[in-house]
Amino acid sequence: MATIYEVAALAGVSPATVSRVVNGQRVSEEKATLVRAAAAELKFTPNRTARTLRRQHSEVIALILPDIENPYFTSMARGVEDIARAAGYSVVLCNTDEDPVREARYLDIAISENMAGVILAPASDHPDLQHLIARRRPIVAVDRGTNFTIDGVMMDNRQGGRSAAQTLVETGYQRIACITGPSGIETAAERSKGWREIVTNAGVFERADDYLRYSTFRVDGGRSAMQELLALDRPPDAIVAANNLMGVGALQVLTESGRTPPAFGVAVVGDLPFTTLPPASVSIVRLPVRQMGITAARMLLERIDGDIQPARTVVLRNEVVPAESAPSLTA
Amino acid sequence: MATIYEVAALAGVSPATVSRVVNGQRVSEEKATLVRAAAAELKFTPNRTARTLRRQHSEVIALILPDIENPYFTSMARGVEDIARAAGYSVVLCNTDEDPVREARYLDIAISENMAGVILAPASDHPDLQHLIARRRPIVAVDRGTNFTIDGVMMDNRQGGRSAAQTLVETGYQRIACITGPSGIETAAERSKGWREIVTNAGVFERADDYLRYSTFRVDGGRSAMQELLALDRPPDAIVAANNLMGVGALQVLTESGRTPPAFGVAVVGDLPFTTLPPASVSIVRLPVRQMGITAARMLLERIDGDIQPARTVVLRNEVVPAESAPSLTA
DNA sequence: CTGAAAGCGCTAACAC
DNA sequence: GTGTTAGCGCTTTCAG
Repeated sequence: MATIYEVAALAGVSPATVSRVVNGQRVSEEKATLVRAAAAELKFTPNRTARTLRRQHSEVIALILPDIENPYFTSMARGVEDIARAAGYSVVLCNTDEDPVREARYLDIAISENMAGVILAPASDHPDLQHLIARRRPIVAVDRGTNFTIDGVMMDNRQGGRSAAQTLVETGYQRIACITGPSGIETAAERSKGWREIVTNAGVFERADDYLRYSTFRVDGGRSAMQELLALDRPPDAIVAANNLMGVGALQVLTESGRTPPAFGVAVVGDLPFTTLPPASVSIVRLPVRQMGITAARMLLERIDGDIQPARTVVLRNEVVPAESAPSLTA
Repeated sequence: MATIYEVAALAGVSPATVSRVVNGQRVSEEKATLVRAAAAELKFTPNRTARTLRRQHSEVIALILPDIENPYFTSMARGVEDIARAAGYSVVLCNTDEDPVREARYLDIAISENMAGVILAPASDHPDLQHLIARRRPIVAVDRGTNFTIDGVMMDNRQGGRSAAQTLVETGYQRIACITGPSGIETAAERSKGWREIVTNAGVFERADDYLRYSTFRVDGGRSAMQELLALDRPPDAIVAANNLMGVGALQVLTESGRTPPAFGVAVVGDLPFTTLPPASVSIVRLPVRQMGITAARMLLERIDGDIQPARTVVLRNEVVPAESAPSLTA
């Protein structure tokens, strides 16, 4: 494992000169050529650990996510990666499984590996950010807010819930239920609030909360909530699913019980991953999640480059794609 | 950012003693207590970069994947993570996007960050492993083989292709096509070979290769291949999709053209992620991908611990879940 | 433009 | 059981 000392010896220059060549600083063309030849011959790869120890930060960014299996987050990861890579940074993905303990561990690793910064989709609203902040490591929160005043990029979740419910109302459904995520998670709470605004204000039906279910943000959660709702005395005739995976779960249960859309109305906040549904049978509130990753990465890079303006929060707008075919409800 | 020197000073011991306490070596209970108190007070977090530089390897494992958005790979990642974490290692995910250049870059990073080892799902059959091997860093290949003699864990892909085709033959379909991945990728080639064995030997129909399409391992690939096949003079009446995403693409096209299973037979090698299909309308060859991750992680950890036996390859068996309802083909 | 030398924080001999 | 010390490989003043 060649070091700059060996390269220097072979090239007949000092280690400092090798370092300068490697880092693109001004060196006479003559010596630079010598160094490059020697480096190639020895298959020299700079040791980033040493560089990081010396410079006090690495060129890697941690992207800490609650659920690596959810395409929502992997799509975000692509956005982050594209920007980071263009700026010479590598991205490593860390999966917390919605567990604050695992999250705290990855946060610690980010510090102790001297990573350049972290982008965090928090597992709770009070992540363990003390250490990171005390050490002035750049952080940006994505998707969900925190109790700290740090940079963030979010969706307009309330609006997402409203839009989803609205298309269902306009189509003429009567009892529009809502399945949302854990009540402790901001995105879940906001989306269901948006839904409630619409169904309440539109006077579509009373006692909206009988038709609201909190569950996990996963397929299983959507399934069990949907099953509960269908077992009601007066079951709903439409549903707002607060995220993609719950939408999948709800659709599975509906399909299994023979109630496919548009006979039963379905609107999902978030894109349906890998759907094989007939086109436009389900209303989708598109969440610009890749853009969220891009924006977060840009903000983080600015901080890494020394930007010290006050914390900012960016809210991204979403776009509704309503189901095409209205059901024949009045038939 | 406290160092062991500051902790040592506060505790009134030497830096070496602090290091010993941190690393769980034998130290008198008395001094250990002092050290722990001082460490807590200073919020000491050991600097892994320095440790890595000194020890010549870190406690992180790189998992390098061709497509982070494919649930097949994220599911594998969960398996790796579970094992690695239990052994005190962290896993970082790297996305190559099937690009050998990006793959080579991550491989280099694994070296220059002194990572403990790498698990690689290669983007081609000749990944750039020279450096890693020369430096004797543990590697295990997953999912796809390489030209190098290194540890590996694979699926029985040929068998997977056979099983998928077989269930379709048994159900009575006449012209069973196959959509597979890039011809340069082992898993793609093997699965289509399995399909060919069955359709040829069973004498189901001649000129099988007219019904074989190579494409990308993604949804788009499945879509365009399916479209081509349907445009044939004598279109197929059933399809084997060589991976999950292509299966989704094929199903999308079939749905859009009104040919839903089981009227049109579909068998997929791999699980359908987040499907909302009617249960058991499609035959699935289950690939034990999480188990693959687990096995790979175990092998890697053995190597990291100094195991030097010759390279091993493990082949995992898969399981067929046939579609339940046979179509009324003779009607 | 180039070289010498110090030191990032930690661990592992080696003494005591 | 504990302290002293010498690096791990690199970058970066500081001289020249």
